[in-house]
Amino acid sequence: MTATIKDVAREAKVSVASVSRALNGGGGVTPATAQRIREAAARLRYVPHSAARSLITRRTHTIGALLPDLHGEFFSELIRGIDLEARSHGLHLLVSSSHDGEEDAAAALRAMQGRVDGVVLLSSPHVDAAFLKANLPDGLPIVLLNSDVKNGADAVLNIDNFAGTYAMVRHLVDIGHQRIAFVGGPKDNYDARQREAGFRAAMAKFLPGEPVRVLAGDFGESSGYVAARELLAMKSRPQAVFAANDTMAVGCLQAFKEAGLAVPGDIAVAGFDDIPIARYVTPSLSTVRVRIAELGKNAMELLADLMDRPGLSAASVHTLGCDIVVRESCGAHRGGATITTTKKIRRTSNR
Amino acid sequence: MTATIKDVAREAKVSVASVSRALNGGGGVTPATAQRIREAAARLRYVPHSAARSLITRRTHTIGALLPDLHGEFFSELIRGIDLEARSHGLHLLVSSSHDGEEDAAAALRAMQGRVDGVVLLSSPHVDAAFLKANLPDGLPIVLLNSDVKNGADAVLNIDNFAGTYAMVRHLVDIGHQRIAFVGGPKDNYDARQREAGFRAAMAKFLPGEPVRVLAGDFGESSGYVAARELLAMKSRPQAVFAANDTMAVGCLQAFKEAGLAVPGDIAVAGFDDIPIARYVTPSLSTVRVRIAELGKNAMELLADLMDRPGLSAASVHTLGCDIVVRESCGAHRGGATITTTKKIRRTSNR
DNA sequence: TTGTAGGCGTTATCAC
DNA sequence: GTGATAACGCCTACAA
Repeated sequence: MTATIKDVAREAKVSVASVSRALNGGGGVTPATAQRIREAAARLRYVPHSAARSLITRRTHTIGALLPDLHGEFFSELIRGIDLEARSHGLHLLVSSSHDGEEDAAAALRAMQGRVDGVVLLSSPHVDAAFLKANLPDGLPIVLLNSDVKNGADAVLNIDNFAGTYAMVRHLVDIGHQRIAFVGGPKDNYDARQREAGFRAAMAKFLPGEPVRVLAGDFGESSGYVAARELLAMKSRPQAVFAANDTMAVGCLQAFKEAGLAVPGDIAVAGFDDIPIARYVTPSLSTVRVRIAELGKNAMELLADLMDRPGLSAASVHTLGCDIVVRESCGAHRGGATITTTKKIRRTSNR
Repeated sequence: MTATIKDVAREAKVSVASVSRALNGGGGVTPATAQRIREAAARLRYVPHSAARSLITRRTHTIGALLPDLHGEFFSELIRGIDLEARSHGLHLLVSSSHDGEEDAAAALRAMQGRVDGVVLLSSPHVDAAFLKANLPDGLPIVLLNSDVKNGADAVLNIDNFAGTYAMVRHLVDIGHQRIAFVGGPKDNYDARQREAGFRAAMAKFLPGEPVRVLAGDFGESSGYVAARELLAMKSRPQAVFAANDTMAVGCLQAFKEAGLAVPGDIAVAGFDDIPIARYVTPSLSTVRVRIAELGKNAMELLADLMDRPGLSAASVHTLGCDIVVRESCGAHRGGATITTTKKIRRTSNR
């Protein structure tokens, strides 16, 4: 049987109140008795029963992470960033991942009710203001990741997709490309929309006269392949293709290889995300890197902040900059990888 | 304020005892009153306070996953497998990842004390029988993953590294290779040792006269590169290299490419793990695939089983088979990827 | 400084 | 079938 506070009290010949005070550091105990109590606790390997404690303190010292059905690097790096930061705050991490439909995510969010002091939520298309209002217990601190929810109530932290795409277009223009095509992502995907918006803005800025070529894609490798085939069929073939994610860029590379086109000699290719494969394809892929672990860390910092000041309005929007990673696939490359950061974290609070 | 069981009792005009009975399905309540109670609960959006409940039931309905400092696919797929299965058992998942030293992992394990009903622990070199005995609360069900702990007390689930390597060697022999070299992993790594053992066993079995060439590696890409350089310097160059993981195999490919050797024409290369990159390198890499999500799922099933029967001896050893994935890097390949499963899950109980 | 006692929200054990 | 009521382990006024 594991020891309770009563056992420690008996062992140290004091009351349970003193044990509680001594162990929780509140003061009001003689150094000598505090010492005796700590020794007794150690001897008995006493660990406070967390359920009993949180029944009265109303705190679980646990935060929840709710994620859609993700695979690979993004998932692991995000959890890693959140977990590390949570631990440094003395918080545990309850993970609920692989949520697909809206009902599924809603159930998971409700199931966290009472088990967590705060939530980090990575958005899926169906997560909107109404969804949150319906399924989030009032007053539970939450940080929304990668979301376009603007309910004027919650803290939102986003990847700076816009600035990342914008900077990559600028790079392509700098090294001499003009006819630049863009392969977009799913219409209901927030990242995809932001990236396309960044592309259009950059084109308008740097190449005002140039027609804007945007092809459809769905973030899958084969959709990149298909888009590249379409490009090949154009009368005036683009000098560069910028895919809204690396996976599609890899599909483009494949299509160009099959068509006998040299990359970057005949056509340049760029991606977004810097997935591990980007380094290994031939030619290595220039891309926009997202520092995912840092995203998780920042989200957790934000959440810890919210948890510290209950009642304060959480409404705020934060943005995490990206890095431009220059490799071989765009030309003008001289060995290794050149990395440029678009900007530091940017904060747009609306308090 | 959120509603408690008392509020529901008042609303339904019954006692709290009846509310508890009605909502927990135990019976002993008239269908009519049960219905009335459920309606009252729904009206008040009543959610039982989990801390209060687990204070008396001694169950948290949460399991913990303790993982070393991992990156990438392995981490995410494992969590995914565990989470999905846990959810289907109505269990929450508390994740504690990125543990480095022994003290770090020990602290994390102790911190889970009282917050979880069971633990899935992915082994690191320092996790042994003594470590578990010192940091694991007695009686807490645990499943050890990827571990050579044989304390005759705990359930252990391992990847069948031995059979995987063995089968790959058989494949290499089948397609005509004889002088096969092996690049090993870190000496203190369980997987690495098992894989090397499988290699030696297979060589002894299939090519009894052949000298066994084993080179040192550390699972890093550059160690594969270095090993490949050593191979190139040998008087009688091997016909095939089998690296203990894909990362090193990629390093080998790089070295051979630089040396102007054709793969698989001049030399065959095989890896282990089937990391995503394996498909994308040129030539695509033949390897041994580990179904990681399935590993997580099986671990969780095992754990749920243990949690259901308290007191029963948990001691058992389970093994999950691997798949041989034949791509281009070994020769004798005809498009696509051929996949062969070494075996189904194998169970060696010592009850 | 220290001890006593009430209560957090739930389930379980009794009576009725 | 239903309702009091005693735990569960802890924290925290309030008394001493």
